[in-house]
Amino acid sequence: MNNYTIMLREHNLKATPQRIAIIDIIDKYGHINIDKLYESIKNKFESISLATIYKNIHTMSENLLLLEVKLPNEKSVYEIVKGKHSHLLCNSCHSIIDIEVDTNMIENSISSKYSFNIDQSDLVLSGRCKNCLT
Amino acid sequence: MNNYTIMLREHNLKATPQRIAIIDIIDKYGHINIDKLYESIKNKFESISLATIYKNIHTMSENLLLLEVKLPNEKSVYEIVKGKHSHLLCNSCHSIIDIEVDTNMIENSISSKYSFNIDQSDLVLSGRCKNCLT
DNA sequence: CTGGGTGCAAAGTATTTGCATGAAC
DNA sequence: GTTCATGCAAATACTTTGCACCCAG
Repeated sequence: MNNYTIMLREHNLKATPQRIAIIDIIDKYGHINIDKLYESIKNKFESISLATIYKNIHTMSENLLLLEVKLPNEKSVYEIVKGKHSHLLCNSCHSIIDIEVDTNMIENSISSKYSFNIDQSDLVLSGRCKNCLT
Repeated sequence: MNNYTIMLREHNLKATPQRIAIIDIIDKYGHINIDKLYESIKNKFESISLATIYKNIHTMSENLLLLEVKLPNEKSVYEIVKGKHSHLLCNSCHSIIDIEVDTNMIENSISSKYSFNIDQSDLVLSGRCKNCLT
């Protein structure tokens, strides 16, 4: 019984081959959008339907196994839920890097200033990565 | 000659009544998504077409008069380009508040750590606002 | 006038749904 | 065996495009 099977079961989802393949690819890429996921998965899984991908992305997100990351000027990507982190996006090569950013001070200050109960913080920094800087 | 006319001209756009109405509404709401914009604008402008809205949102964004703001679990909203700021989103009443957050330290530290040239920083804090906290 | 904008209808994408079959547990 | 997932096709939603007509400058 592989890791992805365990992950799925822990999130109350049946471990179908399609689902395992989806998680496998997302895990290997780190972040991937629907189109590339579909393209990529068809190598392993010629018969898979796009509807199955959509349904599963949806179910797995509901069950907190996957997270949608919205990006400026790009299609959303999906990642496996892990600890809190932010994203660095290169507008040139479109690579995405997970970064650790301490946003506690910001959250605390805004939270008290506006009497707002913050439970999520989405930060995307974008620009040009090392490799793409001419 | 009203303010919106001036704004449009400054961004090299003809000041049509449709465009003025679009900016007027976005300005009054602060942030609005396409559907609500369309609904809202039809009060002033019964004949306007959704295609006109899409075309103009696109053109005005290209010309840096409007900015699309992507939000977790919500449709994107559009706002008039103004100084750098972040957003507070209430998951309950869906209101959005502009906030001033100093992200310079974060940007500098990430920028040097990854040799990354950051030119944009999108931060959305979400949770429950004052009014929605029971 | 002239260039560009508008509205309509149609085309193109993206995403969701219903349902019969099939697989997980 | 029961429950739920899959794949297909159809439906829906969202966005873009082409074109004839019209208006801003």
